[in-house]
Amino acid sequence: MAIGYKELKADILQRIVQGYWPPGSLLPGEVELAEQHGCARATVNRAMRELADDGIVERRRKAGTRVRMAPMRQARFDIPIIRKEVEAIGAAYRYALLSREEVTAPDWLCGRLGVSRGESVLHVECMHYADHTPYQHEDRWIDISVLPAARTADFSAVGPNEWLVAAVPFSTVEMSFRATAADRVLAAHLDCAEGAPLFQAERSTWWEEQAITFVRLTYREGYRMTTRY
Amino acid sequence: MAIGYKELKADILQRIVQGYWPPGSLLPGEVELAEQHGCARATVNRAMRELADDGIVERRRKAGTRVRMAPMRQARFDIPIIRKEVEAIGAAYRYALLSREEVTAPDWLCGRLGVSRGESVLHVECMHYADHTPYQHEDRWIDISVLPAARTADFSAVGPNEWLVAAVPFSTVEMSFRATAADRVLAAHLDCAEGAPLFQAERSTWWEEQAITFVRLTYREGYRMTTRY
DNA sequence: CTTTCCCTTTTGCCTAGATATATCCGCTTT
DNA sequence: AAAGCGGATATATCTAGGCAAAAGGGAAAG
Repeated sequence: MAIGYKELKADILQRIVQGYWPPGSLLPGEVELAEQHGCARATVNRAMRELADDGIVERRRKAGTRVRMAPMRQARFDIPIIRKEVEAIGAAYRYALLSREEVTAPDWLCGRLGVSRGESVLHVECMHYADHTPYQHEDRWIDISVLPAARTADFSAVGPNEWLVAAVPFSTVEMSFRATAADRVLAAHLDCAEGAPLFQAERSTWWEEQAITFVRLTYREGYRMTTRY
Repeated sequence: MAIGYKELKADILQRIVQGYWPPGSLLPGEVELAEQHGCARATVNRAMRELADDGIVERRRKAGTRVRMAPMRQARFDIPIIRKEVEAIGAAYRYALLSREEVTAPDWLCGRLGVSRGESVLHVECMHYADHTPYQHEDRWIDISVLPAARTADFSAVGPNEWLVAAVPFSTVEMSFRATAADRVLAAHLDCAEGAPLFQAERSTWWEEQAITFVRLTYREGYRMTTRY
């Protein structure tokens, strides 16, 4: 009679899916479910907690557990390491540094990163290729005052992305995606027509309230970001 | 001396972040950590499991727990209910049905949904507005043979999205994002120039191996999808 | 009728101990 | 040298019981 939390979770999910417990309805309490299934309450708790994490149900002390009305399903994307992504499609990864210069932060960047005007930042531009065809253009800005080590880093062999991952293991991130038109520079780098629609990701990274870096990643024409759940 | 799993998780994360346990290094075993912190092994397990779920560490039986080399960061998006998203920015939500017709599935759709050629599908086009400015164009295809109820559904008041959420509780979903250029039709609906770069989301939904619906959502020019973690 | 306060329910979290499972690693065999 | 076999070990999960904390629902007070 006793079952594991995975089976229990699947059981409950099945019943929700099949309409036995319709959206908005109240599920039995943990004690009752534990008795019904002949297992410990902790096991039920684990199953229910995961269902809550998955956004299937909603739990509140005293109020109990109920099926979510609007399954505001969350999509989980793995932000891939570019090298891995390229190698996954069976292509050879190649990296090239385009430019690297220390400049005063442009105005638009100050707003994004929260650095003060006139601050000096490191601007790095590079390209990522899959089998010599352009795959992604990387336009990165690093706050040197927060991360002085970047000044001495050499980005000619290792991309700033991988360098930063090693130097700054964890942080707060804001990421956004949009469509943009290729300007003359991007068109040249990504080998597409000027004005072509391109998929673009922007990411700001903070470390304890301190902005570290802002990066704009522009993908080759026709790129798709896909997820399944 | 005893602490909760949240504090413990934060403690460990802090030490990883500060370089005490660099990427790739092996963490102490659960028993040892439990002794050090004066708590039960289950508490350590919970903390470590969540760190693993967050992609910070990697755990393997017998091999132990080690800090991930390349933190394959996951971004979690809430796929928003369009109505909520519009209302969240303080605008009035408005919906309009553009067309609704039963047609034989075009070839490109057969591949996407896995329906056989010549099958009849329901094609619905509609628009979502925020304060009378175009917000999103919805181009939806529904397999009638799987979901015959759709044939009698009236989409003039309630959008197919909300109708489907109520009719089909849960399912498998594949979702992808890309940039596209506005064609004549989209340009007219979204009030932008032909050729303008537009952010587009495509979603296929299955129910127990049966394809139900495919939808292409095209956002207004300049739309950004943002997440923070 | 409304507001405040308390009781009870339900989930959240913890302990201590035990079994199950995967798998690394060294030893033996071929 | 390659392949196979076990033992040892670290994580995965379960049990049974208990205390903590949030919050619904009413009773009591105004």
